[in-house]
Amino acid sequence: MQKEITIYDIAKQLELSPATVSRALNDHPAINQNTKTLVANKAMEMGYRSNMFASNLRRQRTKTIGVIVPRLDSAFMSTVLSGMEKVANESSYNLIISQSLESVTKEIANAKTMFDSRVDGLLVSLASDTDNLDHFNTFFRKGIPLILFDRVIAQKNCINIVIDNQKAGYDATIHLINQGCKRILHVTGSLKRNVYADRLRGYKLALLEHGLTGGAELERSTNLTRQDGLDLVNYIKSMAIPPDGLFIASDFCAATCITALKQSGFSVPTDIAVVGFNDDPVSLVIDPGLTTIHYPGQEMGEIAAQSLINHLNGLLRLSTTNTILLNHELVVRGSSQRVVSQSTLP
Amino acid sequence: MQKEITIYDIAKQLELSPATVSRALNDHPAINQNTKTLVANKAMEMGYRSNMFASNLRRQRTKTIGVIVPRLDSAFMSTVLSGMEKVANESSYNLIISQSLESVTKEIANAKTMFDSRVDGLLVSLASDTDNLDHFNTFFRKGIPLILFDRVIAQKNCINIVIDNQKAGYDATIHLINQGCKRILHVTGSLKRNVYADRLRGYKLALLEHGLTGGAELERSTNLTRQDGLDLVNYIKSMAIPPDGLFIASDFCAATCITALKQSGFSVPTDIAVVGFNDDPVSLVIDPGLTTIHYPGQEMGEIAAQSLINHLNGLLRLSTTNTILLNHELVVRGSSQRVVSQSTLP
DNA sequence: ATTTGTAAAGCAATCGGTTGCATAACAAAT
DNA sequence: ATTTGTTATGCAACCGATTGCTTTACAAAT
Repeated sequence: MQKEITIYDIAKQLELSPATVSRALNDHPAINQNTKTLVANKAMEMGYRSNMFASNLRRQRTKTIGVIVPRLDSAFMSTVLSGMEKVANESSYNLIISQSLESVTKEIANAKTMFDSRVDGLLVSLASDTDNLDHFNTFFRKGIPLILFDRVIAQKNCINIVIDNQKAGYDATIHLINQGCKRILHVTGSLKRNVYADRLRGYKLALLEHGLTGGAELERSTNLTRQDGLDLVNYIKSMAIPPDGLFIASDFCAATCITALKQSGFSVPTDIAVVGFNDDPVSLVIDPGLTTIHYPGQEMGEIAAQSLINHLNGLLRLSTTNTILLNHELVVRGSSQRVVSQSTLP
Repeated sequence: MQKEITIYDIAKQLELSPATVSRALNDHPAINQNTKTLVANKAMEMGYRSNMFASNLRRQRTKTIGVIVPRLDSAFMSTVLSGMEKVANESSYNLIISQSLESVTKEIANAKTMFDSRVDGLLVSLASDTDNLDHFNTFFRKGIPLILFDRVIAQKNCINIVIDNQKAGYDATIHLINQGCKRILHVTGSLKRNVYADRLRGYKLALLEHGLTGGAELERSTNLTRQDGLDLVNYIKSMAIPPDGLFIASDFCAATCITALKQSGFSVPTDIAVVGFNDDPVSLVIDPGLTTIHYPGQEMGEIAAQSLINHLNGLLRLSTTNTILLNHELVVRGSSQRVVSQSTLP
C-alpha cells in the first residue's frame, strides 16, 4: 500500500514547479513540448494518477452526470443506460444512477440527492405520476442542464429526447386497420405521461380518419403490469362485442395477454390481432411473434448523454434545440398479421 | 445562480470558527449540543450543502463504489443493480457502473478506470472469458476491497456472493428425472464460468445417481443467445434419438427454444420437458410457463453492496467470511410438468 | 548597450472541509 | 489562591490540483 504519487513528487524529481507539471499534464500551450514529454514519461514511470477530488474542488465541477429513471429493471431502460454508460465512459464522465420506482416522492428525493452530489447535469425519465418540474427548480436556478428523455414534460429550460409517440400510436393503429380490424381496443398507461397520452391521441386520430368507433369502452388506462395483462382478458370476455384488434402500450403486458387469450380459446391474430410497444426481447419469444413499435433505446441513451456532455463542454447550446425526435419503426410479426401468411415470420 | 454557501459563511454568521461548524455538522462529541442545533438550523436556513470534494480530498476516500457487470441489459442484472443502488443510496455511497460486454479486455479497461476514479471498493461479476483476477492486483495491493458476485473465481482476497449452482443444476435435473425424463440434454454457457461449470456438474451428478446416461452428445456449450436457442432445435431434430428433457442454463434461450420446438411439432412438456434458469420475466409469458431456478437478484445486489459498505466502515472483516451463499428455488411451471395436470398452472 | 518582445516556467493563493494540538472558560478540589 | 480537571472552541496546517500574475531567460530590434 505505497503512498500515492502527486504532481509535487513529479515536480521534485524533475526539478520543476508543480504548476508546470500540472500544465504539462493538461497540455497547456505555454509549456514546452519537451517538458511535456518529460513530465508525461515521468508520471507514467512513477504510476501517477490524478486526484479528481483536488481537481474538481479547484475547478468547481464534478464530471458526474445524474440519471433518474422510473425503473432499472426494464429491458428498455437497460439499453438506454447501456448507451449512456458508453458515451459517458468515453468522455470520462461518471454516472450516478437512481430509480424513482414510478413515484414522484422518490423522484423528488432523488433530485435532491443529485443536487447535493453536485452533478454537472441531469438526465431524467419521469415517474408516471410526475406532472411538473418544480423539483428541478434548484437545478434551473443554478444553470445545471437537464435533459428529459422518453417520459418528458415540455418546458423551455430543457431538451426533450423522444420518439413521436403520437405518430407511433397512429402507425400501430393504422396497421391494425389495414389488417381488417374494425373494433380496436387500446390499453394504455397513466395518461399523465406524454408517452401514453400521445399514443392514445395517435390511436384516436387513426380511428377517426377511417371512420371507426372508439369511445370509453375501447380505451383502458392501466399500469401495464403482468396482472393488468391477465385482467384484460377477463374484461374482453365480459364485453358484449369483443374487439378484433388490440393495441397495448407495452410489450410485456401484451405478451402476457396473448398467452392468456390463447388459453381462453381466442386465436391470435385471427380472432384478435395484437400490437405491442417497445420491441422488448419478449416479443420474439412469444408465439406468435409480437408486432410492435421498435425504438432505439441504446441510441436514445447515447444521444441524451452526448447532448448533455456537448452542452457542458460548450459545444452545444441547449436553448437552440428543444426537442430531439428519434425514429421509431413498426415491426410486423405474427401477432397481427392476417393478410399475409404468418408462418414465414418468427 | 447565487454563490455556494460554505462552512465559512455559517461560521461568520454565527461568530464561530469553521472548525466548530465542521465538527457540529459531523456530530462530533466535543461540541455542545446547543451549538450543534444552532449550526444545523443555520445551515438549513442558508441552504448549505457540503462539498464532497473538499471532504473527500481531506479524508482520502471517495464514497464511491465501482460496479462492473457483463451486461447492463439483462433482466437479472437490472434487479441486482437495483438492489445495489438501493443500499448504496441509503448509505450515501455513489455507484459507478460499467459493463464489460463479456470481454476480458474491456473488463481490464474498466478496472483501470475504476482504479483511476479511486473507488473505495469494487463489486464485480466477471466476463465470460475472464480466467484470473490479475487485473485487480492493483486493488489488492492498495487494500481496496473486491467483492465478486454471481460470476466469480474463488480467491483468498475477496468475498464471493453466489448461489449454489451445482445444487441448482442438480435440483433442476432431478426434477426432470422425477417427471420421467430418461434422456436429458443440458445446454450451458462458457465452461470457464463457475456458474455454468457448476450447473453442469450438478446435472452430471444427478444423472449419475439415477443411473442415466449423459455424455458429449447431451452436453452443449453455447453462448445462450436467441440464435443458440433456435439452433438447438435443429440439433435436436438431427439426433438419432431425441431427448425427452431439456435443461437450459438461461431462461431467454429456453423460451426461444420452446417456441421453436412447438413450431417444429414437438409438444412441451409431453415430448420434451424443459427447465430454464434465472426466473426471467419471460418465463411467465411463454406458454407453457417455464419451469426454472429462481434466485434473488435484488437481494444479491443488496447483500453485495451492504457487505462492501460494512467492510469499508470497519463493521465486517472480509477475511473472516469468504463465500456467501444465497438460496435458490426450483419454480415449477407447465414446461416440465408431466406428472400433475398442468392446466392449473400459469 | 539598451529596449522590446516572446516563450517558458514559477509563486502563491485558492477551492472547502478536516483534524491534531493548543487554548480558554469555568467548576471543583487542594 | 493555586492546581487540576473537564468541556467547548479556535488555530493553522493540511489534502492535491489549478491558475492569475510575475519573473526569468534569451533573442531580436533599436
